[in-house]
Amino acid sequence: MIDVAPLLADLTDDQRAAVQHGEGPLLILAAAGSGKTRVITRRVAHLLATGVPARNILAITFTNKAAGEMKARVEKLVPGNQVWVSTFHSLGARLLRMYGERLGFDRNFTIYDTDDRAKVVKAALDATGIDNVKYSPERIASEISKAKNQLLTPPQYERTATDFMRQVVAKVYHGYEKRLRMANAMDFDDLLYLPARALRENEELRRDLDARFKYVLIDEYQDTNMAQYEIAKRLSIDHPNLCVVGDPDQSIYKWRGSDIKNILDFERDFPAARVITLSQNYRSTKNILHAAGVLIDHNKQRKKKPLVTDNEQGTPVTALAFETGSDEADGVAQRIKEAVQQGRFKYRDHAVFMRINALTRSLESAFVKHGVPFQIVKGLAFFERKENRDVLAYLRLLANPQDAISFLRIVNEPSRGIGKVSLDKLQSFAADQEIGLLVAAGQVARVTEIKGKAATGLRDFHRLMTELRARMDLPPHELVQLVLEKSGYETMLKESGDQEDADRLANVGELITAAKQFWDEDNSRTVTDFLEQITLASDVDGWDEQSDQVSVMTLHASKGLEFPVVYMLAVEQGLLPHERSVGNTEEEEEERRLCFVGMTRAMKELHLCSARLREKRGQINYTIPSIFLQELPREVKFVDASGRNQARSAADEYRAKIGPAASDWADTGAQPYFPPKPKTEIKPNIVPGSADEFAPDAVVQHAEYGFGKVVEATGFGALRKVKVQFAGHGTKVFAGASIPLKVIKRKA
DNA sequence: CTGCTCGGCCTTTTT
DNA sequence: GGCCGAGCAG
Repeated sequence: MIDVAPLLADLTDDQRAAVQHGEGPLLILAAAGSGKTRVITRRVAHLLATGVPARNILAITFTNKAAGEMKARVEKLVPGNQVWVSTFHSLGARLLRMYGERLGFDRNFTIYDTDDRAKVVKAALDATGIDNVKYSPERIASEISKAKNQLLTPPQYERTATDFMRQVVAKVYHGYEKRLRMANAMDFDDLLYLPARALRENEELRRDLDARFKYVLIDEYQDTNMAQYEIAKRLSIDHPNLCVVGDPDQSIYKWRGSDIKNILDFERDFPAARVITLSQNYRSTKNILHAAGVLIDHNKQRKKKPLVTDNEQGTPVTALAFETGSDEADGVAQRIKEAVQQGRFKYRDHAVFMRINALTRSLESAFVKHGVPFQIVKGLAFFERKENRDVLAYLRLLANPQDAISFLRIVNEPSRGIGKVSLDKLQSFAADQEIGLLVAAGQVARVTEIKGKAATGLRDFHRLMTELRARMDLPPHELVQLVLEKSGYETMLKESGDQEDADRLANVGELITAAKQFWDEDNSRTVTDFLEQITLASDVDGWDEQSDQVSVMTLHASKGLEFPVVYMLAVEQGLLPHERSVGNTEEEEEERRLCFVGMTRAMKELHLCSARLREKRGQINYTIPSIFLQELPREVKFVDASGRNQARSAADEYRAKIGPAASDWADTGAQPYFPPKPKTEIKPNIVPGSADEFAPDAVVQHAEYGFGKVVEATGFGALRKVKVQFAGHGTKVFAGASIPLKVIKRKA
């Protein structure tokens, strides 16, 4: 028996209570930085120590990286155990591979990513014959995704389809599912949806798994969706030892189907639940925690709760206002370099967060310029390169010959003289015969319309794949090498003489290295395992926290991490909060939580950056400081970092670029920073429907045109007219009592 | 069938 | 500013 004392020694009373809690549901409301990961890890170890068999414990984390870390920590505390620790998606994949055949699926299924999914949707959409479709495949795909997250089958969804769009989606959803099953493929949602439905409909399976996983622990519970909730619940009926950990203030994935109600209603769903609150923060300085606390307090739909820490006061949080986006990048790079040179921090102590990925570009060049080592934390980027996707498609088709998307991707890569026309014919032949495309390619002689080069090419391709399939016993990296040689892909890249192709060849070489590493870690791993790991990898999974580099990532990716020094970029209206959320209270509150998550990652220093001019889609616009900056407490230090003297030239360059093309656009007059206003601000007495609502010079926002400045406002009610100058959209006139404009800033 | 150019589109966040 | 798809020439 293992000694439990060391598992409890350095915990607070609340933490210890959570670790020691025995049977029955448990809700741990853990504030940011309250040591929840530690609590879950210890709890798993404690369960093992008190005699619970490892196979009866299931721990769910939000990323594979977190799963790996937890596994390692538990292993250290209780060596030699075999606890399942994984993400919901990996769990789903694992269950489907184990029980798939029992449920009517082939265990060698391919997991389709968002890109593949859009292609399948497009094919299904085209097949419906609905022309002049006004919905993009992506839009329909996300609607289907929502349906699956709500565990709706195509017929069930169809019954809810009252409006036109839903009717279109319902038709596509049918065909989409058919295509996925034909291709023996799963999309991300299937990995939750199918197990959830199986647990709901197959009582025998449900009972087996409930008994297998007597203790279920779920981290980041505030970001679970309905399918995940269903899985958790169905695994906790006979053995209701469900322990969930989360923080409603850190729910940031509503757009992906997460339902904050899962955590808010936990006590209703499990009336016997014990609730433990961890409110003490051990991560941040008082200044940082207070600023974050004051910000999140602006959310109306929120249970007030204290954020307390015994940590030092620390340096004030700063709001750094730069002149342009590139000044901002430069300034951040410089400041980080300085801190390292002065010996205050290491590079790896720094993180830079941003709302959207596109903002990494200017930062990248600034870091290169200043010689600051950095890594952009975006796990999949490498595997998303065309050449790597191609090679992986070969592997996917080998592992699953039914995979239509992979077939279409590589059948003519390198060129085998097979064009679109021939492929269309092959596809209709395959559909008629109800066979996969690869099998159809082997029977190309039966398709009389395909002849000449195309027919030979298809036959050769089929022969190639048959030959390669016989070598599936090879370790993944050797199989990749063989694919490259036999397919002609390597020759194609080698002989082109193009520098770009030489780079591609090098990337493919790195892919082989990655495959070898994967296999070296565990020789029993297969090609399918390799593919699955790549597809289910999250952005932080590729993060190297050992090397001394600045970490650059999105706010979403930063969840669960911590850094001594944090810079947040572009804290501006339209970016944070993002413009797509403006006007929707729920989404605005999620943006505020996102900002809160970013802020609470910081341990010692927090800097919120903004620029007065920001380039977006090749256009330069004046920005408006984020509403979140105004909501911060007074002790936040507003710093004008525009460095007039040196930044002048960059700003002037920007202005020169704005040029006559945008001369109709005037400075909004918004200041890059300002001291917070006193709460007792006198609201002007405005009659709704009157012209005063949009007084000239007010800064307003429109859902489509973005920010603008009111030029003229006259009339009342239905006769009201408001003329607005928009950045990049010229002047527009709005009329009537109800005008789709949001006032961002009234005339000073 | 291939490869090129042009134009329209987009762009939140991710498993 | 970048990507994808359509359209056209070879």
